[in-house]
Amino acid sequence: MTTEAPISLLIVDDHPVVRDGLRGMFASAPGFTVLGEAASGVEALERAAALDPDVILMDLRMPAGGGVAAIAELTRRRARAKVLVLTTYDTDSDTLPAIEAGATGYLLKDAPRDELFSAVRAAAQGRTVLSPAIASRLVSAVRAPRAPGNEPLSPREREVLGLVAKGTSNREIARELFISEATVKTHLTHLYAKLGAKDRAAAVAVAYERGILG
Amino acid sequence: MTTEAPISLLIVDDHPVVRDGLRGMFASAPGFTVLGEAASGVEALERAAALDPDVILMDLRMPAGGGVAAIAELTRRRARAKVLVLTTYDTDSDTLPAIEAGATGYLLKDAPRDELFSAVRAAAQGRTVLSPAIASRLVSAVRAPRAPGNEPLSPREREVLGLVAKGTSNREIARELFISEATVKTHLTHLYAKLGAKDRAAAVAVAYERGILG
DNA sequence: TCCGGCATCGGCCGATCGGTTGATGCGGGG
DNA sequence: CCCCGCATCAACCGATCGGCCGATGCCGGA
Repeated sequence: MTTEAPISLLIVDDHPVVRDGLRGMFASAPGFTVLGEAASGVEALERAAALDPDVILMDLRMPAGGGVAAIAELTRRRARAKVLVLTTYDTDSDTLPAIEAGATGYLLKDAPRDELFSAVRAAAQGRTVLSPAIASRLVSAVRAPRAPGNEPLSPREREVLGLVAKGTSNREIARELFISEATVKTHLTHLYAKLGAKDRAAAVAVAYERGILG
Repeated sequence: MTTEAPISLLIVDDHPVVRDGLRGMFASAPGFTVLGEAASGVEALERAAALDPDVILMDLRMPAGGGVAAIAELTRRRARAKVLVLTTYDTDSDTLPAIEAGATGYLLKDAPRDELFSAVRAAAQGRTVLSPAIASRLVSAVRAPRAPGNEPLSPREREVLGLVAKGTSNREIARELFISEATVKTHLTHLYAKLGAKDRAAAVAVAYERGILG
């Protein structure tokens, strides 16, 4: 447990407040050095190349240059830096893409300081760190080996989805299709899982992306 | 008020039950003759050409051949028949399109018999008949002379919409954008109006249709 | 024959949504 | 200077949603 060379960091977040908070947090803790900051994915790539940090703390969901794309690019470049995703919500739809892209860990911003520190140390060593919520999501994703979204929808599910896209409520869909509201909800639950969507709005979006609708 | 020649009808609905119900209703009432039925928009066009009815009772939302398209085609052909839309819900997103396409009236299926009869008589004379709910919607649509959907979204509204399409909840959007949940709801209400959408799912669908998303 | 997908249904619950009303401040165009 | 669009916020409420449990029946492939 002796103090070795400090772990060098690059902080990537579009919110200055968050960047300052992280910088301060790591500045006051021993064993870390914040090399620099970036406010977007593209900027992160530049800074990473220039500063060569051990660990990159990266937010997803940034206006200019998505975090996932940046991670993928770092992986492609075989960058030495380990990427630790630091996001706000476990509901983030980019969770799986980020990990697929090569993120070493995935933490929620509300994680306690110590957890964050140990996560960074773990990431520096190449070990994977996941928030409990993320972890449980991952296992279920792994348990279903299919690509999380390529599962085909059943005819009935497509029918329900089409009505959803028109703004039809569950009750209306039920009457429209001569089935009960419970059945509509069942179809919805199933197609949420198949599409990897969190709610009806996201389901519609995914459906359009995949060409199922429109 | 003397009984003239009976009003001839064509019934268009994909549900046999509904067709039977309407047929029986008009068969037992004096002054009406049901010439035939159709189960889709395309079939309606054929039958209308062959039977030359005075009034067409048309459901929207049919699997094969949408009702709105059929109405538009009848209008284009300068068909003699008046189209009376008979739909199930006033929330139907096709309300305005149907009227624009040339529908003479728009009734809800739960209208009382007598209201239906007088509506058909009115339609036969070319008079417009609207359900109260539809009527109120129309005035608000007219009050806003712009095309009901071409209103551009403000930058903030697009931002909110983008997050909605990712399945983000209002509360999450609020934190993400550093605003209150109330403000998020305000933006949503506004963009629903601008897009002519009933809820977030429909808003996402419209946005994809218009190329605002995707 | 048994398993799995599909479609159907029920009940319960907390969380979320959408509508309503009303208000403030800012900036630009008439 | 006033009006309007935009962005911000509040409080309330009923309706709706989504998750969770479980259950039945049909059919087709292994």
